[in-house]
Amino acid sequence: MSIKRKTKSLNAILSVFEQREEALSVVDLVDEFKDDMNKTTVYRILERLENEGVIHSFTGSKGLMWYAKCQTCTTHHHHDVHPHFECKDCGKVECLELEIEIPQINNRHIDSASIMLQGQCADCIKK
Amino acid sequence: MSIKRKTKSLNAILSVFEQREEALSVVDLVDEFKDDMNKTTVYRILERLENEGVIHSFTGSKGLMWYAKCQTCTTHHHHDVHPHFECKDCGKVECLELEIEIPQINNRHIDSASIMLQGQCADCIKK
DNA sequence: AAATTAACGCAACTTAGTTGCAAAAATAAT
DNA sequence: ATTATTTTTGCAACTAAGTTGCGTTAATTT
Ligand SMILES: [Mn+2]
Ligand SMILES: [Mn+2]
Ligand SMILES: [Zn+2]
Ligand SMILES: [Zn+2]
Repeated sequence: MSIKRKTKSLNAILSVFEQREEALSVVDLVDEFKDDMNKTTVYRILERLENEGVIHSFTGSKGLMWYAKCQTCTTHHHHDVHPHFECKDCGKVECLELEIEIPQINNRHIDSASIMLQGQCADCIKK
Repeated sequence: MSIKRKTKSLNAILSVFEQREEALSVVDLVDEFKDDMNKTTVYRILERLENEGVIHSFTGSKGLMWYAKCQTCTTHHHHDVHPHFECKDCGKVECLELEIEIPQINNRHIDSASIMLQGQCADCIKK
């Protein structure tokens, strides 16, 4: 299902992604908008935005769903197989616009990879 | 909490890991032993085995917990930061004893990585 | 055999995510 | 501008994974 109408709710969520560079967990988004919209709505808007190639999703280290803005994706053509970074101190999650070469393993046919790097972000190193 | 007693239940779960090379999801284990032990027991035994360095855990692509036998780990000294492989066709998950060099990113301090490769396993390619 | 400790079962709970359906809002048709 | 159609939303109920508290059982010590 694609986006038929750009509603107030959709624009609210969209603007969050446009204003900050980091990824957002669905849990945080549901919480952030808990006074404005139902959690089902949040899930459905994220689904629509992903189908449109506006945002992409991935699974964080604790198994939660995360979303982040896409850079060069279009409808049904996601090409963001980039690694992600998670700060162990502040919990921040970021997309890494960085090519990691996926090794080909004996006898297997590998076509994608989810790579999550963990450590300290720039801000947290200083502290 | 470490292992104080090697019970029947613990040995049953342990032997599963010793008999097959692949990783196992907790969901599958709970199901496999549903007639023999409570799911809480399964979770707790896995926790103990992990603390002992007998098995290690990781999060699969759907956010589920997976466990696999450790190769060279000891109590509180896990060094299995290896990538994992998930077959999109049959669902099999395997540890890859393979070094992937973790890139150092500008300003960040990266100390670990979860890498999940996806594709077709050797068996499923043939079909 | 009695006391202590570790492991287990069970039920109840939490949290993330999903589904069905009716109501509301937006768009299109008349 | 009404009316009809379609899309979006809220709500409540549900599923599934994982956790917690507590009383009971089982293993180990004394
Ligand atoms: Mn990303
Ligand atoms: Mn492994
Ligand atoms: Zn940080
Ligand atoms: Zn396979």
